[in-house]
Amino acid sequence: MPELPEVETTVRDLQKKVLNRTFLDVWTDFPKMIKQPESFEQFKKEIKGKKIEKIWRRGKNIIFDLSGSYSLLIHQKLTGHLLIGNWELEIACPVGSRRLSFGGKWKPLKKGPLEEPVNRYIHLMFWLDKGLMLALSDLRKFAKIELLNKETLKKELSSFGPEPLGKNFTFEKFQACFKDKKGKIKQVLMDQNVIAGIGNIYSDEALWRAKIHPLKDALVLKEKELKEIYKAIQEVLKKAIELGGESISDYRNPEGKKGFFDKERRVYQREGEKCSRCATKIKRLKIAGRSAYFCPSCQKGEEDKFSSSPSLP
DNA sequence: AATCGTTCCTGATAGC
DNA sequence: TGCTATCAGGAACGAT
Repeated sequence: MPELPEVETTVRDLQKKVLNRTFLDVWTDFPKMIKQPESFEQFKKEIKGKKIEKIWRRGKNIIFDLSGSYSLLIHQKLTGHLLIGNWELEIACPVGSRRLSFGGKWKPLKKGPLEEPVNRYIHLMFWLDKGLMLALSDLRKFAKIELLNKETLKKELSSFGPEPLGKNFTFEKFQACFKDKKGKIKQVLMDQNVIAGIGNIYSDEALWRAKIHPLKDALVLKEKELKEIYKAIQEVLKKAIELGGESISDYRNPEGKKGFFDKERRVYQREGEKCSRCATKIKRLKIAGRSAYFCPSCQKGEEDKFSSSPSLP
């Protein structure tokens, strides 16, 4: 699942490899992923000949500013990957085929993890100049692409909360994010309009680091607790970027390589394992339809209210 | 106006 | 063995 650190890793890689490249052509077998403009033909017409002038990130969104008045907005959602290849692949990816070899070899279509050279999940392919290709693979087909003029883009991004690693993102600004924000802290942290870029993994990891129970009401958090969360978010996101993101699920960078955040992952998808701080078994619960992993001992909180026996007179 | 449930999609896994 | 049912997951959208 790409969240801020994975998207950042992807963006940095893209900046190195496809900045200043020009789109020559595009292919898809799933036009539905392109939300704007409405027809793929229109999309193709607009993007052909446009140069990638800037590559940046806002929350979990990747943005290519193009020559002319458009920007390309890409959201990878759960299983999207932007992958870079080269023109050898043009032969390997004839229009209409679901097969593509990133190792330069043909293989029959079959099931398999992403490490295999065959990636049958590529649903969008760009041909760039200088012999490069940029593919979007997406197992779940939830990824979203939009070609927007700069003003519409600005509007779309305007509701997002601040960047947690932004230069002037002070504690006071963080604190302000929570003003009048009802709901459990876990939910609030994942709300892109409160703070941008945090999803299921890093909300769990940050709350574990801050020793805050995910079910705790955001409104009742004391300044001291908020400070802990603020610190934890920045630390865990920075660490994850340093390590190239997490790959517990299927995230890969544009070269198809895994990230190494796994060695820092303390609670997410570790139900039943021992907490690395106190050896208590990690628990999982559902919050607003999402899994939340936490240590019931380190992260004391709401459920104690209900589980403790009432005191007798 | 906020908040809840549903939807998109497919692979993995559980249950029979 | 092979089938079907259930679930995960971000965010847009519809419903209340």
